[in-house]
Amino acid sequence: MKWTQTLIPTLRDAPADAEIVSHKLLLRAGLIRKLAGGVYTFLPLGLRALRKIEGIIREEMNRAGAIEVLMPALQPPEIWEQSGRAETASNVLFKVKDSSGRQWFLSPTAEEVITTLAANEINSYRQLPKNFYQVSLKFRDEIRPRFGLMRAKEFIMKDAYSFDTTDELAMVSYKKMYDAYTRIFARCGLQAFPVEADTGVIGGNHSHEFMVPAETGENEVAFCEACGYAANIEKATSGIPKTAARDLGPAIEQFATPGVVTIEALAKAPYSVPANRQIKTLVYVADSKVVLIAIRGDDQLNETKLMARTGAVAVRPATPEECQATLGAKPGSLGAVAKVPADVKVYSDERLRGANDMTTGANEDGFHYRNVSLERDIKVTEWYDLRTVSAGEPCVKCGKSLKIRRAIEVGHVFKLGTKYSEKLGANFLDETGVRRPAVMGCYGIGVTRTLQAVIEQSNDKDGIVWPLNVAPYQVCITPLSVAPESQAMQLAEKIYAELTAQGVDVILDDRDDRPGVKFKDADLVGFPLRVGLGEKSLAKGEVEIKPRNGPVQYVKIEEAVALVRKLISENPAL
RNA sequence: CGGAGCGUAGCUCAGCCUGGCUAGAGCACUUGGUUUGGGACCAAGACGUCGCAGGUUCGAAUCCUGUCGCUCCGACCA
Repeated sequence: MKWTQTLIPTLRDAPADAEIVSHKLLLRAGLIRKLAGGVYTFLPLGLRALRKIEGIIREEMNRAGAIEVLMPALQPPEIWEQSGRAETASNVLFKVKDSSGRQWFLSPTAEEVITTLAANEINSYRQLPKNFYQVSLKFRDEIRPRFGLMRAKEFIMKDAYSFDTTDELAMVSYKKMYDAYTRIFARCGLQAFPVEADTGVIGGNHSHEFMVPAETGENEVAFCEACGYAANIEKATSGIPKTAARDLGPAIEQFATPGVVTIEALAKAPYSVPANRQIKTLVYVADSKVVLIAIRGDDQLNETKLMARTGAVAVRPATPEECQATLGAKPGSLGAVAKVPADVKVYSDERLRGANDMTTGANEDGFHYRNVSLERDIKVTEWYDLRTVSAGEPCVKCGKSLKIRRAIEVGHVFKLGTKYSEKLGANFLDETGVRRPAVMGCYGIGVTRTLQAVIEQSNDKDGIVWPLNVAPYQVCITPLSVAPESQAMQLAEKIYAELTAQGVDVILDDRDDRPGVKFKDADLVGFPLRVGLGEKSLAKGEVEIKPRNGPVQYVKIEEAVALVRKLISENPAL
């Protein structure tokens, strides 16, 4: 490709609405343009990089035995009603109506469609296993799109769905995808690592997310460098000890705490009850039922765990009015000891199991109880792990100190079980003639997000530093004179033709611009190799070859093409 | 949806508080010339319904009201 024939609108300044470095570089390097919030056009360069990533994904999915299909973006609500997700995924579903008033959903994912397909087309164990995948535009009614392609209203996703006859075989399919993902991200030049994950609205019981470490990521990951344990903070547990039990003291005692409504205030004189001897009582509304949550005063509730443990689809803190109505007191004086209505469940964090000599609210404004024993004084409905882990806590597996860092989620693998196959009738007859639901798994990669994650992870002060495998062009040839009769241009054309003929992705910067402009743009766009052709080196019979992230090498003119090919082949591509 | 901020040339922004003459700068763009190894220089030029609508006023980019859009924080997140 000749630079002047395509469109690479580089910008000296980043548009003011770009916040993080990858978003700025996407815009500055001329890869994308915004049409509306969370809606972008891919320009030629951005599309080429995107196609490279898609190509790697297709190769690895095919290698893993998956088969490609293409499912509709426009989906009828009925199948979502059938799966039950019309309700549970309602807040992310993009809903549209056609001119006859019929409602449609724009696909955020395709479990319903593929399971419907499987229900119709797969009848026998002889047809299994199957793993269908597609690469397609997905839609989400994002409340707040942000960071360019990271969180957009429409985006490209690779989604795959496996069908197996048994749980064990479903785990084999899962492992294949897990391994494929590891290869895909490695080939994209990404430092992505798998972490244990919550399954969320999609359901299922076994799940990993593939995370790219980045300060700008929207996820937090707890991990142990010693043993390799890693989990999304929504799922992570630690080996932190339970609250120390003391000699069972006297009966509970109410005492006045006028104006004290925070853990911190109660920890100060004259009360001086340390946070770790307090019970924090939270009132939540889980699927429109009020529940109480007891966790230690120095812990934080993990709402994802609350949903996962209780099976609730939506949870929110109760309003002060709801607290008053349920317990007769306002937040700050709440507790689970007394005056708890019989139909209100009390979930207590495991860390409090066996604790006594605790202090908690008395459900009477301005009063607390002391000498509280969880076992003796609180009617706990269920004990769950509900707290959020913090950095420095002992690893649940090896006891070493956990660390926490932010990360971008680029992929997610789930074992789904039979949730969808049962609801949508994806059954098959097994060897013995018994009708059984297929055991499913689903596997997503945010393709456009992956593209941005590559840039977020691979850049410097001058611009993008593309990994060779996903660069829009592998090589940029930069003649410093573009006059047709000049040696630089003639040689540039020759090298360009030879590399192109040998299947190298190459762009020739034939713009009649000053060298500085061309160098700056080449660095900004981030081509892995730049071949420089200028008078100085040509006079010595040399051309210069400059890796984006390394020092210039000078090479004899006739050896230039060979060196470029050698540098490209040395890339550890799989 | 709650909180905050911003909408002036393709991009970055000034002007607004304290209303006034023809609405500005840098970059980018066009033409000519000089340049030519890391975002050149000189000259000339083109580019604006000052987000939109209403109001106040002799007069509105500037003040008021409404509205739309965008960004950030929060809530939310297959």
